Amino acid sequence: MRLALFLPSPPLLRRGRHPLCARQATTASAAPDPALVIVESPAKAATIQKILPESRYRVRSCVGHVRELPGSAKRIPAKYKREPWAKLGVDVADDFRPLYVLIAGKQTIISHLKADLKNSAELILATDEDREGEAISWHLTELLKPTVPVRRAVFHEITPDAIEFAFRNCRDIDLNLVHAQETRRVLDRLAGYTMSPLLWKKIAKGLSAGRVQSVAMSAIVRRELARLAFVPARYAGCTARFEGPDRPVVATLSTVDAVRMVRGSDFDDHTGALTARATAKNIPVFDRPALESLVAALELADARVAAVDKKRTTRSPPRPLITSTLQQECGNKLGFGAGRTMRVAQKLYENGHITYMRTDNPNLSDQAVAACRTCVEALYGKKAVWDGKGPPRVPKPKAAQAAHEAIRPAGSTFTLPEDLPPGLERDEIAVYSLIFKRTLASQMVGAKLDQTTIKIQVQAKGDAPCRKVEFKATGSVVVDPGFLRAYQSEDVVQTPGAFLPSVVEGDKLVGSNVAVLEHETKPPARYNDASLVKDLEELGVGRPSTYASIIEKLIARGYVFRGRMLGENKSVPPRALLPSLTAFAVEKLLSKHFSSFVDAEFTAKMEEALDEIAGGSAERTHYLRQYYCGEDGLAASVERTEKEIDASVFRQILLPNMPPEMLASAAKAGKKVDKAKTAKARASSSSSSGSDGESETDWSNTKVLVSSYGPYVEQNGVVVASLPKLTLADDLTADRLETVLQLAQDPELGTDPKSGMPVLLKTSRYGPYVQLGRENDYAGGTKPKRSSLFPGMDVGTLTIDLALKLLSLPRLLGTHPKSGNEVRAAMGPYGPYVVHDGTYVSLKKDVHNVLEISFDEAMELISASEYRKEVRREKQALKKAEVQAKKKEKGTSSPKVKRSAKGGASAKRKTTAKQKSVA
DNA sequence: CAGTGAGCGAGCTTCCGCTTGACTT
Repeated sequence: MRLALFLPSPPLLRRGRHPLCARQATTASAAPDPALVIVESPAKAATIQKILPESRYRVRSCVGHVRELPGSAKRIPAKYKREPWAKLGVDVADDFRPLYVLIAGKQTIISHLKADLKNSAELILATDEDREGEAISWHLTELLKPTVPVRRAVFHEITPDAIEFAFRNCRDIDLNLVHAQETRRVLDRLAGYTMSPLLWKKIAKGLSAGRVQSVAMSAIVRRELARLAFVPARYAGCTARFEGPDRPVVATLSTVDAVRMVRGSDFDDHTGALTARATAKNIPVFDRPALESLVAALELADARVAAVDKKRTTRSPPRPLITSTLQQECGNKLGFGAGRTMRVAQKLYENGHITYMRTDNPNLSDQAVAACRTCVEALYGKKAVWDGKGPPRVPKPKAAQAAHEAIRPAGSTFTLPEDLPPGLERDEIAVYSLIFKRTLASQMVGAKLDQTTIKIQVQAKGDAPCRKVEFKATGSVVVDPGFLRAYQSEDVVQTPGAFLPSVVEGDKLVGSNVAVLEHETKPPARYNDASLVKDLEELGVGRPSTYASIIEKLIARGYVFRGRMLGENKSVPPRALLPSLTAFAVEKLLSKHFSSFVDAEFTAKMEEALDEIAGGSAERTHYLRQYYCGEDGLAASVERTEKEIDASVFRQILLPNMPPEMLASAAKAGKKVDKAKTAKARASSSSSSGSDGESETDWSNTKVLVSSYGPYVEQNGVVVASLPKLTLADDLTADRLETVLQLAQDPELGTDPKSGMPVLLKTSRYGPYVQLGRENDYAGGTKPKRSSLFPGMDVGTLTIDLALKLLSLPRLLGTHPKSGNEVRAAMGPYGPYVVHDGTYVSLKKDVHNVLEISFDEAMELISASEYRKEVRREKQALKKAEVQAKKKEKGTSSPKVKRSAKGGASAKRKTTAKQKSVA
């Protein structure tokens, strides 16, 4: 079996001055078995194979990890099923020995690699140079059981030189590094699989906790708590317009009698009062009328320029992108979620447009720096290139393992965004352009700006409450845009502040048009994908490959909602991340009894311990034992807590915006209730809630709790109403709860004139819905007709007319003139749609109304969609035929072996199978 | 991918990190 004999010369060999190829040329006649090189990513394998002649190096990929701890009961091998530790997948008693199983679906990959190894002269493991990569190499040797020499090679750049260097400097697998990875893996398993069952018992089934996800969940919950505790402060400010010699300027009132005006940061977030520091400085707080009377007493027509200050500032160029910053930039500039960013980047990577997109190393390779400087020079001139010594290298982040370089355009010359080959999607071009510009910017000179501040003094009239005030106007002029030319939009380069009037100290100005404005301090913003990833990265929690999936996991577990999921509710931005009530309950339990789960410090300390294990100065069993075993270990703590804590206490939701009597009675639970006080509190709350007083709820006997089936309201221990899963913290005010309770008591909206049956408004865990008639209005077995309210519809303002329209869904619009089949409009899980014969067309918000859409409009949408479908089908058929024709051509004209990993491997497998059968 | 609106109960759920796939709007 000497396949190599028939291989055509790879292009590099023909060009070949490179040593890798030279050696190949001299030994070609001997044609020894090639080496099997295994990397993690198929795309990377294909790129490397283009450099290495297949006759000497067969480059294959293992597609990530290959073995895992069994995730669920059905993944445990029968042999171990009855072991007490089988579900954990770690035998704690036997030095935390992990039970590894093949990852589901990786069987074919492994068998292909085994077949390739059979006629390979050696095995070169070239997985990433980090903990996980080292572990993958070790698992591969365990699975493949090679009998040929095994070498470990690492390269950080895919160039002939870098690969040759790596192959000349091979080493053995670093077992200490593998131990560090295994420790990380086992710890995460012990943490997650010990804590989650406690949550099932105490809060709700199916919940989860983990070293990473619980930190992320807690951050989102704590941000919401900070918002609920936030007390806004109000203060007034003012602007005036001054006529300069060449142009006017709008300036802001900055000082009153030399004391500066108050700012938002002078107020305490929790009390809304001035901070002690601001109070000490005697900073005045004006309300609107006070400030209005003050400015009325100013001699605005007689203003004077008190100072003109110019300051030169330099803005440094940004760092090249890494996974976290790419996700932030695409989030902030393009509005993408972390998942969408990564899907687009993956495509760009697979098609060879960018380097690897999962990295924590902000440094560029030498090849990249050279390419980048050439490109900057060509586009912006030599002066724009970074003028320091060498490239602006940046220290890698604390937790970084730096197996890859920064994310940048691929290759030794950068492709301009406008020179990308046709056929890329709009998202891909947008993300590529962003990466291209940011990479260029990172190698350019800083931007120089002149910031000018004009101070304008105005005297007060004799009877005024002050003597004199100062107004201030600031503007920036870009002196040298530097990197801004590559990485900022035009409007930033041309700052409007450039247009300050040309005045000097002492000039007289005439002011007018005073505007007094009211300001209100804003609570901290909710997280979105970008800001959460930013914080997680700074905390060193999670890895580039997991940032996007952490958010998805929190959503899948019901801990977090996206603002978008709430529908038309305008008060919440669509990209905001909001905690569910369950998240509040879990956060309370974890932070009270297992603070290491919500504390990012834990991961930081773990990383230190892992570094020691990797360095050989610490031992893995010892570390795991002190984490899990003993009196203070996790196992005993969880067991103890399970016995000690009362589930109903932790399932109850208590937030600062809820009725005060509810909070008070919870605080007193277990103690004697002071009846007089409770009564007083009740009286005060009903007057403050502004309700008519007829339907007073005894909040001291009312509780909001969460369960496996969603949140609900309980009174005197009896369930009186269920709340939608999408209930937010904001929904738990007295007024909102009152509406829910009233609805549960009296759900009748009106009567359906057609059937005479009552129309009921009810709530389930899926949210509010309307129902036609009661169960006993229908003959045995038939369920009442039901329809969900649309997301964001307000229960309080729902009318009988709208309810009837909702009940008309799914609505029959007519029959298709060609097929004779029905055309219907309805609301589905993904929004409103029209459908005919399995062709679904989503309706656009604000354009179509599913309750009103006509047959003609629906037909237009459906016909267009069916036409597009047809065109696509034809295109695909054409493509398929083309590919098949090419294959045929190749097969007959030359004995070329396909270079892709899949094709090569399957060809190989066939031959080995034949050999086996002969033997 | 195109609505759900409980209540038998046994068995299951769950972690983090590495990689892509096969489908569309």
